Amino acid sequence: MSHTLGARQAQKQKTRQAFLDAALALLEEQSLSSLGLREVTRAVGVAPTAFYRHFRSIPDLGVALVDEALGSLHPMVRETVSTTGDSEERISRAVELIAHYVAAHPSHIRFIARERHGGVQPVREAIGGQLARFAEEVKATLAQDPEAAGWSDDDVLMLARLYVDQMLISASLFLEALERPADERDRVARLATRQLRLITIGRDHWLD
Amino acid sequence: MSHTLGARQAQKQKTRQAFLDAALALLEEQSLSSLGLREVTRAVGVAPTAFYRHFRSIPDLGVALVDEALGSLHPMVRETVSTTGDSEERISRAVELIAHYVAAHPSHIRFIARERHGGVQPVREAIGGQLARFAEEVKATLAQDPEAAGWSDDDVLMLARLYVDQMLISASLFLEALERPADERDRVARLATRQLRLITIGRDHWLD
DNA sequence: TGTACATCAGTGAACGCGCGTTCACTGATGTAC
DNA sequence: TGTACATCAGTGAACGCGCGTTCACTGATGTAC
Repeated sequence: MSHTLGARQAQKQKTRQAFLDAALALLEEQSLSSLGLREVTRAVGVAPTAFYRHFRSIPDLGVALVDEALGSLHPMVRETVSTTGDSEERISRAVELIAHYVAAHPSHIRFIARERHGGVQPVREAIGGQLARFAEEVKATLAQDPEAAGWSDDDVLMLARLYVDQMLISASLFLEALERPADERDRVARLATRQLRLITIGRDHWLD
Repeated sequence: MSHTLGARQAQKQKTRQAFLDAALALLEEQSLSSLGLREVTRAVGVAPTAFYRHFRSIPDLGVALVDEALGSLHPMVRETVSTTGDSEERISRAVELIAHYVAAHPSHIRFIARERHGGVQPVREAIGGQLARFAEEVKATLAQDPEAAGWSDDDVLMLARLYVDQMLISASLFLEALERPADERDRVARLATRQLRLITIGRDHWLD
């Protein structure tokens, strides 16, 4: 009656995770569309045919990576955006969230940035779907703010997309800054903060 | 003494262009890092070895494509941004420029969006360099506006980057809209216009 | 204008190599009784 | 608890194929005199 998996299931999950980890590492320096099945199995240390016990194809593995990279981010984003406090405080929390997430999971973010417009359709679509979810979540939160009184639904979504796109651009800049002196990260943080601030000022005067 | 090329040079340039065209077509459905040398020569209709008469490698060809895709855009952007007229007019001209350029050169834009964060370093760097140039050009124009009086240099560049990034995001949305009913393009244009408008409102109240 | 030689874009054969996928298999784990 | 059978994650050999790169070549174009 317990929820612990049998030894067989546990081992299978472990191998599956090893595939995801190995693929992510290999994708630091190439795109998914050039990632080889044998390349991945070699990195994991199993026979090429073992791949098919876990994934139908490389694109299929890519879609699993999208879920791993962005799935756990939804609650964090919701929490950050809905923080009570003035705009300035929300902005600095959002920038900190991005900086920390990028530092903690650089290869996941690199993968998302790379494959968002990449050459593998199902993966592009999976990322697009996740980003649309983020936009909807941000929209739902923004709609509850007093500042959004009198706004059309469409305009709130427009603003939410602006924020989400801007977050992703900043994430990508943090990523580049990771391999540079630490003060580069501060500069990125300052840039991201001022850009979010400018957008927020635009929001405050949208209905003027 | 004339500037016309000899028959040999002319033929060489023609073949080189055929390589660029064929590669761009193949890159509609894959990333540069998976594009094969033989794949390209097959599409052009020459022997595989002919490739080396024009490019050192596939990344080298990719860098040439970056120049082709973005080189001719600099004068157009400069002209559009420096148009006299009120902000609203400049915004609609900018959105029109993007819509037309994407419609006229869809595969160039797709290539840039795909490889901006792609798996081929020299190409990423070439694109990054071009985008930095766009940001500098926009910055130079913005700095001359009366609205920029009292702004720090750094803040003007911050705003310029916001505009450039936003243009690229809109270009990518126009691209997706190309394969859909025509009213989808109008929706993208309306979204892009409102986002640029909101940013511009933010600019107008930045020093409040 | 004509001739002799140089250049060089494109050829075609050859190479060794890693690829994705198939198949029948093995042996540890799971299950029914 | 013990036994007999089922499941299935991972194996290893084999396949046909396209890859990038090398090399010596051909023949049209260019140049010097």
